[in-house]
Amino acid sequence: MGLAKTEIFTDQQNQIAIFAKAFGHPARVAILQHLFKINACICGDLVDEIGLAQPTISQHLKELKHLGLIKGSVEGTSVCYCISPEKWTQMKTVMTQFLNQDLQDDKQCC
Amino acid sequence: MGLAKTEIFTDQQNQIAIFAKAFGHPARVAILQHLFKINACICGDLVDEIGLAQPTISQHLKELKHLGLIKGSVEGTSVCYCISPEKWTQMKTVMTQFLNQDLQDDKQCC
DNA sequence: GCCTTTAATCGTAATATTGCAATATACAAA
DNA sequence: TTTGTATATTGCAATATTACGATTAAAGGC
Repeated sequence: MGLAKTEIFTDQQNQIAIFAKAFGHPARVAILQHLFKINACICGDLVDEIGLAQPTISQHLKELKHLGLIKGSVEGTSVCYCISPEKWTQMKTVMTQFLNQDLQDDKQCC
Repeated sequence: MGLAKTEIFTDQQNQIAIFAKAFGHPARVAILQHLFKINACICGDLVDEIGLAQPTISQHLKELKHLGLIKGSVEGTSVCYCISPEKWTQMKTVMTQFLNQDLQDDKQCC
């Protein structure tokens, strides 16, 4: 099939999966890390920084932008990308809640 | 292509991507949440709990087990799965470090 | 106007993922 | 030994993802 049956899961479960998928490729991880590091926005030096072709980077940026984790603003001929702090915080809340699940450690069986 | 160029990224970036990919499907999120909730291990009631066919659940379990996030032990005809606390903690460390990146908020440009 | 630069989009190839029916395997109970 | 129960594996179809060359679009500089 290749098609996730999202309708049988809760909104929360789908949300986690959607955010996680965004980090499920090292190029997108690298892009986000670079945006954090540079702080001030950058444009196409991501192509130089990461070793992928321009259309490929552009496609990854599109996904992150579509999710809302980054914002882009046109500056002359180039485009300036940066983290969206609000969305990042929202995502962090969702993911952290999932990651911080704890098990009562006396009931393990394996 | 469909093939991630992992060799051009750092180990840390690839690690984040690999863990994130595990959470990139709601079925795997649901499996992990259920394993946390039940605490004591379960076997095939995951198939009843989640609405997917037995081979599909088995496949998702295999991926999580391969990653090391869950462990399975045979008990008669059934198999008992549970979270691996050590691996979960290790994963949490890697992911939290990534999620907790912060930007000096005075230098935003978009 | 024309040329250059920068980024997005299109088209396409290669590979990965998801899902399940059918089958196999492993164990226990009768 | 046969039968049933639980899980894994195989094989395959549908769809998604990754990557990039070629092209297009938009803005500036001349």
